[in-house]
Amino acid sequence: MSDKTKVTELVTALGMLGGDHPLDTLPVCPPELRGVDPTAWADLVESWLDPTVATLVDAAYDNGRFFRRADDALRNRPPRLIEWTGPQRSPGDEVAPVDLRVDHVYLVSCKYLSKITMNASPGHLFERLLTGGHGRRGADWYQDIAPTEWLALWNASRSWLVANDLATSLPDDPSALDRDARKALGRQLKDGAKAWPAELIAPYQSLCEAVAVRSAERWNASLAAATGAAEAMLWRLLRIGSAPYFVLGNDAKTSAAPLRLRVASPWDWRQAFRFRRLYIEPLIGGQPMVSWRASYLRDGHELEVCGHVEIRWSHGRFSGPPEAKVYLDTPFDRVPGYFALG
DNA sequence: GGATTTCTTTATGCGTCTAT
DNA sequence: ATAGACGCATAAAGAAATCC
Repeated sequence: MSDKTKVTELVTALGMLGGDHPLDTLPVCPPELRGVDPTAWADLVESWLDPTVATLVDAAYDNGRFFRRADDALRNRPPRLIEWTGPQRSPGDEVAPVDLRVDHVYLVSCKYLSKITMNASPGHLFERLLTGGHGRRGADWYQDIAPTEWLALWNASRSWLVANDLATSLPDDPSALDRDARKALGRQLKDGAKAWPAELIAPYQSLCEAVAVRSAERWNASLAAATGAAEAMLWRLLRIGSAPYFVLGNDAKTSAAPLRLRVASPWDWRQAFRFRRLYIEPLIGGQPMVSWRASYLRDGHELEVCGHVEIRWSHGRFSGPPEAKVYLDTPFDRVPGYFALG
């Protein structure tokens, strides 16, 4: 866990507790704040003195104070208990990345809400529909879903590498290579500044299209297999979980207004919206992509929320299995189930 | 010999960064 | 803005060691 993350989370908690700005007071860990051992506290105090995190500290403190005052949150009641989940990642199947829990009930995520909502293995997304936690390993998705195109690209890559004296002999299946050799492949398959050598652009394009089309098919098929799966899928794509939670974000980069949201539970969601349909379509581009778009009703009007998935080798070409990055393209203030905290 | 625990490796997850 | 490379943490898988 980076110091920045820790500073953001814990200073937000200090803001909720209603004390003065941390830089103006003696650095004593308040008794209401739990889960912070003395070492972590000492590290924190040291980190927040760093001038490069000054804006972060201010933003986090303001978010905490805002949460304390907000009508939908603490309404000026002093918290009795703020539990910091700490650096541990929670095991199992959790939708919300909760960093703080206030008075046993208010779940708060301090990470700023990214456009990337999930980063799962393709099998986890397209077949298990983001349920069941991560971890179950599948085969290489490209190889699984587009074996012909994948093999054609590998064979072309192999020939190109040998022809350019970058390799002497390569196996029929790159997974037979060890880790270092596979990492080297990723670097070698770049022809200078170009993304791919000219000879390999066409086979790579074929792979992209095949993966996009068939991933969308597979996703649709998985959704069709169970009734109600599409609505549940949308909730997962929006990081809507069984319990409502709060997001207190500070987008330090763009210095935009702080993002303070209440994320609904499925029950809340159905009070305000009515799910209509989830559309999944392949998206052709420079990499395999699949778009998703959901229509829903609010006060009788039909509205849409949309995003896309990028399937890619995040760890180098032919180096490890690809992953699926889920993007939310609708701005946060127009996402059904994300309510501005007032 | 098989069960159980501990250690090591790696796929997965969660981003951020950079070139174009 | 987009494509895609990079970095790092961690849960789970697999291997090795140890116990009964």
